Amino acid sequence: MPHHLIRKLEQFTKLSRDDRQALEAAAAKRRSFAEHSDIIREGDDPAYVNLILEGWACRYKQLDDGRRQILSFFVPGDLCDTHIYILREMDHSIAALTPVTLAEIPRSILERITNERTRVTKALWWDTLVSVAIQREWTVNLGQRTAIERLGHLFCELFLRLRGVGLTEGNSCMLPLTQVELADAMGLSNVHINRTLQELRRSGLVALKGKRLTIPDLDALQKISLFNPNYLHLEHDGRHLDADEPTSP
Amino acid sequence: MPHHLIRKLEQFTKLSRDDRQALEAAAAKRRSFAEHSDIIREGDDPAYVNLILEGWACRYKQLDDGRRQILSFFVPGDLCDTHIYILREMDHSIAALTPVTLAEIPRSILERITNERTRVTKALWWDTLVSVAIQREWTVNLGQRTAIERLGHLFCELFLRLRGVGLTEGNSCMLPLTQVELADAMGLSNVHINRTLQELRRSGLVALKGKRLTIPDLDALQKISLFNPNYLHLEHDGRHLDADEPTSP
DNA sequence: CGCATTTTTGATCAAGTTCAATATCAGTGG
DNA sequence: CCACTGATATTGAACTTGATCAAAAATGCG
Repeated sequence: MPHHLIRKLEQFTKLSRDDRQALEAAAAKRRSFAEHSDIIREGDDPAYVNLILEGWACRYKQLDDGRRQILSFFVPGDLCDTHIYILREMDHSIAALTPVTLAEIPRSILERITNERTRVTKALWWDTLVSVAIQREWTVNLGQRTAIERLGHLFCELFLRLRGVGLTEGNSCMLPLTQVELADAMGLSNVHINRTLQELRRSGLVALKGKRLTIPDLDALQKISLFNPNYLHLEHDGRHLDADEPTSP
Repeated sequence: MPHHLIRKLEQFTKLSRDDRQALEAAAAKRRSFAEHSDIIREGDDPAYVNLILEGWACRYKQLDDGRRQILSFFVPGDLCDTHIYILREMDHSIAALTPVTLAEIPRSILERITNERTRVTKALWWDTLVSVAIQREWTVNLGQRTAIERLGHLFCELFLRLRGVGLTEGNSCMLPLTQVELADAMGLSNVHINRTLQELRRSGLVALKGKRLTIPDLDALQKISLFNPNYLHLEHDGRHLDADEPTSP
């Protein structure tokens, strides 16, 4: 059932049947959350590693005076911080943006995997490093890019990430975000997001209706957003090898 | 010689003599960089994990049209991505802001440590998680805070991080950054950084001259910056235990 | 259909940018 | 010790991007 995660990890390296089964087993304990509910809150003790199976979630931080920054979006296949349980308490919150099903992976199982499965461990490391790279790219986004570039960049990123887990159809994908949520993620006002979206639509770079995003010309959108996909680290040799053959140590 | 790193890690958990010696040994291979030179560039193959021993460095990303975002500052004791060698190529650059001495830790040694030294491994994980939390906080900073809050927040963070490695004197510390560098880090123009600094000085919240930052009233600065130190995860029990006693498994 | 949420529009305002000039400072060589 | 140089910091004025406020229109859903 955690096939999105498996599919994502196999962009980095092929996994063996055993590897995949270990991941399946790790994701046995399921939990569901309603739209807009908090999955974990700032200050809570992080007991499990959450793996999003279905739905979208976000990491966010709320300032004392109410301002809110969305720090990242989670889509199916995303792990919320592989080693979070080392920390005493959460420094941010995670909320469901749509109805969410996730797996709570206990620390013990994750530690067993890291002890026994080199290939999975390395793939999880890759996934962690990519998440951090995404966080850095958001910093660039907020620090340097204009509203249009920002939004275009986000759309490119989400589209490629969803494609990596098999959740795109041709040049379109789901985008179950309100303009307020986009605003909180991009550090802009919802009014300005609205106007920026109109501009993107008018120029034919994106179509967006009914929670579905279509990008007619991804190259064009990448260009105007100064989007360089290198931070997603999708170029790897290992993914073409067959992990069931006894080739690797 | 990597005493800053050791001191930092011991905020999280006490290390044994052996642990410390292993870290000393890992940092054997030294290298120096001139002010303003690149330590590693976007596109390079990351062969080593760099540990800053002396001087300040920064991670940055340059857009095609020249805009530059500084993504993080490195101070003595900071590791530049503990597992970076898993990636094929760097998605950002690292540059020396002052003359820098660093240790190039080879992958093999780091892997040995993670296999043999549970306590160090956990402490390194803690350090990694804190770095990521800092990156998230920068995202909040750029997305939500005003110029004054941003700058105040950065000063609070740097001061606490430097105090954690023993590089503060009373309520002051070095701050070898130009206003252009501050601007590139905060997503503001250098002109506005200049004016914001003046405002911070005028209100007596910081003194800044000759590369030295003084914060007369840290609480006050924290308050106006909406600074909550929880993301640095400094509250831990383990740091009071004696790691040379055979207490932990 | 009716209500709540989300999107859209218009008008005004403010934070921060840009450009360009001037002042200051830290080294450097004489 | 001083003059010279390049880098850094400071100032002023005009300008722009995006924020804010408030209202209206559209959408979605029970």
